[in-house]
Amino acid sequence: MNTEIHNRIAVFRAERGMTRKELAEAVEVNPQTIGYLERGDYKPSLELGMKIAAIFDVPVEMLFSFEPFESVAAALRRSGEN
Amino acid sequence: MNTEIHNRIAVFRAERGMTRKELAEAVEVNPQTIGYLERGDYKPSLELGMKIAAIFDVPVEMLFSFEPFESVAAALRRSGEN
DNA sequence: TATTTTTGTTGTGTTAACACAACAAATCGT
DNA sequence: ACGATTTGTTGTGTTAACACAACAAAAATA
Repeated sequence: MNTEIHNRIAVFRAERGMTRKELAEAVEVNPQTIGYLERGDYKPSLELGMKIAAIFDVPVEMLFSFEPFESVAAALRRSGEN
Repeated sequence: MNTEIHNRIAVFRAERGMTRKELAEAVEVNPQTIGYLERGDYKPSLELGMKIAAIFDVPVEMLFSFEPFESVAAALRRSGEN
């Protein structure tokens, strides 16, 4: 298995004003682990992926993708917000 | 990480008339691996979970869940199909 | 500015998630 | 019934995904 997985953990975390420590506690992993995931140092288990998605109350596919996510700016532009 | 993950891989596979070998080839894993997942012998990586969901064209949450899935019979009853 | 908090880096250790193989058992097709 | 195919079980091996720790650097706060 060598497909890269892109994630928006940092974006959702920033939006909710959470530190990595808080998110780590919420999903019961080591805070370092959140850092590794955000930096793409390693890829999560399904279990962890689903837990993080549940914390943010979004579908897994909104948080993780095989394709790079478009920038938040582009998404906002497209949504008509600005 | 010790939360059980339930899956409906076998259900979706049966619905599509796929063997484990075919599904394994589609997601590029060993056929045995599909068997392990279906029997709950081990839990998939997010990468593999997402790939399988993509093959079946369903959201990850429809294929995997922390809670036991209701029986297909119950779901069909509830959907009004029978 | 000084202190506290958060994030990044490096290192060590464990083990579950995979691969592969061999064989048995169950199921399917003729 | 028999052969082919699919699934289940067992065993061995590899390594990435985690934990934890220590420390440094960066950022935030007082």
